[in-house]
Amino acid sequence: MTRTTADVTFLRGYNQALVMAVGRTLPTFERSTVVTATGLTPQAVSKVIARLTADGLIRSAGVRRPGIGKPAVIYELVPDSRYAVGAHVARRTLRLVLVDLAGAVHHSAVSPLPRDFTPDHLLHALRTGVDAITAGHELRGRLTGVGIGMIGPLDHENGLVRDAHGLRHWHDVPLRELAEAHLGLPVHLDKDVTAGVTAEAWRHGGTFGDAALIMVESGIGGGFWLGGAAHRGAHTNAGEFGHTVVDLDGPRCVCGRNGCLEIVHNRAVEAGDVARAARVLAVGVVNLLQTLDLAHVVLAGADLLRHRRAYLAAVREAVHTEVPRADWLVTDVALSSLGADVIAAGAAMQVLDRQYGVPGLAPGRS
Amino acid sequence: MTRTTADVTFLRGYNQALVMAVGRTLPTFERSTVVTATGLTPQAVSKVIARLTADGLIRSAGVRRPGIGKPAVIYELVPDSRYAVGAHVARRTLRLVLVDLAGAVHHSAVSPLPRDFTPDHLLHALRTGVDAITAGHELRGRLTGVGIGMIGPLDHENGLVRDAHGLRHWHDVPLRELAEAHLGLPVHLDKDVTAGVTAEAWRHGGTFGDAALIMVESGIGGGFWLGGAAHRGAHTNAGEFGHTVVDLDGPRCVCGRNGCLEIVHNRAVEAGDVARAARVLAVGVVNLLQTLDLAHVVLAGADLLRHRRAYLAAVREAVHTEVPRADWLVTDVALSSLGADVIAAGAAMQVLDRQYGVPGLAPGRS
DNA sequence: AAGAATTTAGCAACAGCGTTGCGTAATAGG
DNA sequence: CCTATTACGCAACGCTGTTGCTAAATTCTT
Repeated sequence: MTRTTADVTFLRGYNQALVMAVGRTLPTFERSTVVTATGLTPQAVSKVIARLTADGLIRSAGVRRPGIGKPAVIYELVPDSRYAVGAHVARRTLRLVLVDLAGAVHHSAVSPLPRDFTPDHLLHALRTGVDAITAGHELRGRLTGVGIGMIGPLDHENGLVRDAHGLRHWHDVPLRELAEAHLGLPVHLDKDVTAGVTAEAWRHGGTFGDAALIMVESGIGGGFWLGGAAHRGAHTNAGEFGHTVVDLDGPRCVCGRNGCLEIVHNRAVEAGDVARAARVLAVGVVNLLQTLDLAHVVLAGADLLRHRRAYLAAVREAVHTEVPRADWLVTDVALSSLGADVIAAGAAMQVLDRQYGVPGLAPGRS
Repeated sequence: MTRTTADVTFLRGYNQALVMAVGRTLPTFERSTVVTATGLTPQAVSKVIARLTADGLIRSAGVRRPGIGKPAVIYELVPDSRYAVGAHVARRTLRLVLVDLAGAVHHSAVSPLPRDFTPDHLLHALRTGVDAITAGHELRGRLTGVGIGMIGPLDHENGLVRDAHGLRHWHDVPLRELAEAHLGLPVHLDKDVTAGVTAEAWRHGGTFGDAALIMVESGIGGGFWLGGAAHRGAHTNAGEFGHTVVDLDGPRCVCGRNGCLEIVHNRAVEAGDVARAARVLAVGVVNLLQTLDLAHVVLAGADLLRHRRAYLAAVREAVHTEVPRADWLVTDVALSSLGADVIAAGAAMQVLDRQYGVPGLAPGRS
């Protein structure tokens, strides 16, 4: 029982976040838009808008001219009122991006990491990278924090890297604490794929339904956005989608099982058969749809983007033909709108989401 | 943007539900228990307890004797203060149960349904069944409503049966409205497997983590409890877990794909090889764990319970050996505590959950 | 051109939530 | 019998969104 308790300050933050979500969803909005979208009374919306304006998060952008009656004031989000830095820590590279409140990427930089880098290596690279990426901008007080998206397994709740795959020196490293001390900023640690799906959700605002981000990049993973929040599972280990068996008699995978999606897919890639690789991935995606009934599937990852057309076509084809046809059962399949930056950008947006997103009432774990 | 708006009445209901969750989790509790469990102040807990006592939902059960200082009052849930009826609509049978606020099943009855029964058939059977099951008890005002767990596809939000598998006469039937009019009680409609997993969650109280209920009964389905709520997906179609491919070159399934978990499993059953059937199911379960990282797996369904020992052993074995071993990565595997009543009982508990459970702030669908 | 109708928007009073401060009741130990 | 300790609620408070109402700005009608 570690449910978040709800008091009036939660109320305020929640309703405020609802209005922010509208601002993120629509390029511009007026008071009545928010009223119908949220169900709040006009008076409540006025109060919220006043607070948000005072904080500089939104601003008025003229009035609506046509129509009878007193013209409505039009508002818009102020994208550059807040920023966050996102980091994508891969096996050999560190990618850093600067993201604004609207989810736009302002700056992107990749730097190499030494083979088998240590926590100290990473902390140093983070420090210099963050300094460099924020140098051009005058961000005094507008930098919300730093998000880190990383390969697992890790413990999101405690900010702990348990045992990053393929990296020695990374057993039970309290990376969040270390980075917070080293950078002097709030830090958010999560699995790469979970960060990635948060990017898509944040940029789509409050109307984003259940979704998965499928990432093919030296392995296959999946990040999930379910019920309006990232799904991490009981031990921050959700998303090992590449290690689901799709071929009972298939080749042995590094994980010890036979016929994992990842090994079957990779064999096809190694054989130069991209079309088959894409079809195999598509089978896995349809498996996900059957299990979770998703509204959105987003494709990402360097190895996938290299053959984006083939993958997109294969997945769309499978989603349309292998799931029972029905006009009410539609799933949107798309490539990530952020390309190679998804993970890093998503990590940044997790920081923004924690501060300005619609808060959940976190249930207890057991 | 159809997010639930949060006002002070939401606050009250939410915190009240938190206390109820404690009462459901523990056989008995005192004020300090609730304080530490919820994070509310002692004064707030006093107020909530006063309200709940006034409503008859909890009652004091003596005082704690030993210890220095004024003895603490001990409270307990009043199980028979509220009831709900649950219905499990299968292809040939209707199962009805009476469930109390604590999630205990008081009465269970199965009646046959005519082949290819119509909505009218079902409504009639529901009416007589509900009358019969509530006859013995004096439930004046304590009957919260009726929950219906049914095969899909259906539309939970609008209470619509879209196209129940294998049943003619069931295209776009507004069953919830019809049943509410016919029974004069609030009705809750959901997929059978989702109802089933709600049963497990409700009976475990607030401490129940991410879970799946695996049901093998003329088909294989999965119900999911994620992040403190039932996961239904974008179109109430989550849980078609039996139609995930586990054998790319496997036999053709009724759904049109090759090597679905269901067809591979059923072939093994038809061949009399229960051990293999169980192992196949176990592969599917481990796939789920890899994808969703669940804390609990609950096994249910008539066809599974017939060989419960074999299935339980196979799934436990696979969960312990096929998922990378780690002391922090533990998943509890168990048989449903309610046997053949899970679905019906879960449907009833969904009604209780809607009224007395911890409310979520439903995100919009798109 | 002037009044009516319509729409927007905020001030003021209000009910209800959890919180804080403090007094009171009930027990065990010295 | 007094003191320390623990349990617990009354009263006042700050804050939330809501309700009732008034003022402002525009178009439509006459």
